[in-house]
Amino acid sequence: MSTEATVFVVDDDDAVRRAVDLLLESVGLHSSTYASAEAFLADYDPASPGCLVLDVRMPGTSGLALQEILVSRGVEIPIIFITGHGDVATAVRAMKAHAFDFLEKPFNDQELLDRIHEAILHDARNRGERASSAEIAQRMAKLTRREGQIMAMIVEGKSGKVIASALDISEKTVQTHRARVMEKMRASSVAELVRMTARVG
Amino acid sequence: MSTEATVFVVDDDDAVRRAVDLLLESVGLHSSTYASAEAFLADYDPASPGCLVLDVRMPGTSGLALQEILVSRGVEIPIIFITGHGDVATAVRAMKAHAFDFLEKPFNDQELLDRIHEAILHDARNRGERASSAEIAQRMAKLTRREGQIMAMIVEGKSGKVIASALDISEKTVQTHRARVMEKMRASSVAELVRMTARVG
DNA sequence: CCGGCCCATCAGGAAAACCCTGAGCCGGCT
DNA sequence: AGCCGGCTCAGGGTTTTCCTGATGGGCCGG
Repeated sequence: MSTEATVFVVDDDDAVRRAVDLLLESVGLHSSTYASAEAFLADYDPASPGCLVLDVRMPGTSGLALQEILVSRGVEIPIIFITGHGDVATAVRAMKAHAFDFLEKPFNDQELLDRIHEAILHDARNRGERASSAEIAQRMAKLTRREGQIMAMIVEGKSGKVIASALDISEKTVQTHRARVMEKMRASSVAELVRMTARVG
Repeated sequence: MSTEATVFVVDDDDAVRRAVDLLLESVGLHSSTYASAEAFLADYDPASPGCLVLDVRMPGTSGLALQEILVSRGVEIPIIFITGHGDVATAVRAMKAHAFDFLEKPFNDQELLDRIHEAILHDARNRGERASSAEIAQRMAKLTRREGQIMAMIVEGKSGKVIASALDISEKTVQTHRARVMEKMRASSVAELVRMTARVG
């Protein structure tokens, strides 16, 4: 890991925050606690790896609302909900919105820890994938218009000749662009290029 | 659609079965009802498109257990759970096992219908994807060992020359196999071949 | 045992695609 | 004007692919 994982705990109940915090410390997990969704949002950097332990019902912004905000911002940190008086509809809604888990208080300490560890692992993998996707997207962004067009046609399987006539330019020109594309994308073969574009869309 | 979608309803409660059945008929949806998981399993053909409306608690095999059975068999029919006395833990468990939805009785008729329509659509898409994947897998299965090896190396971006030296055979032979691979896979370009293998793994 | 079939192997020659180098043109920016 | 980035193109050599044809070995049914 480049950075240590952090378990963010958001709950308006002091006692719960402290209990979870202690639990996390006892197994050597790094944690940050917040008494409200607002406090969390003000402090949270989506770049930091880890997971979020979140109370469903809170004054102000609710846990569910916070989840929505994070989802809408494209933040994919795994969320483990904890709730005192959970109802089925809420749990289902949270899970459909890609919550990582949804636990009722009082929860078993070990179970929570297990889920947290799973969530952290899941986040690490996900971050890895997104990092490489982002790098590919960055390379793509550096392509000129023409290069982008031609790359698209290359990954469609069209050959230089076909591309040339389609764009009504010389085959030589296509080859020049093609070479630039391969260089900028750092692809050593068409196959690699196809896989790259598949990963980003 | 090649075949009409069927809504399978599994509930031990006669009244519920009848009510849902009527509801489905009222909007012209094809349905099959069962009083138990066993009865459903005995009759169900995974090839038939549609979705499953399933009661959680039933004598004999429970809804959750049926879900497990289906998942373990690789059956991906969307499951909409309905339950009278649902608890959060059960709902979460069902959702984590990829239930399509989880509704509590008494449910709103329109809501159930909406979910059913979504589920049917989801199933149709999923079936489409799996059908094409299956066809690709079938073509792959018809490749000889050598052809399979060479295809793998082609999609890795290796050229004929590299493959030849790696397998310690003539480049000409590689080209022969390569041509056979493209023909058997019905791929007109390496790019297409790469995408095919990406879809199946 | 033999003929047929599939698989893997290879060759020669033609065609297509690719790589490297060099270079002209144009529009925008300084 | 001068410079730079993007688009265009050519020559020439190398590499790869395509098409046709062919050999030998294993396997199976007649």
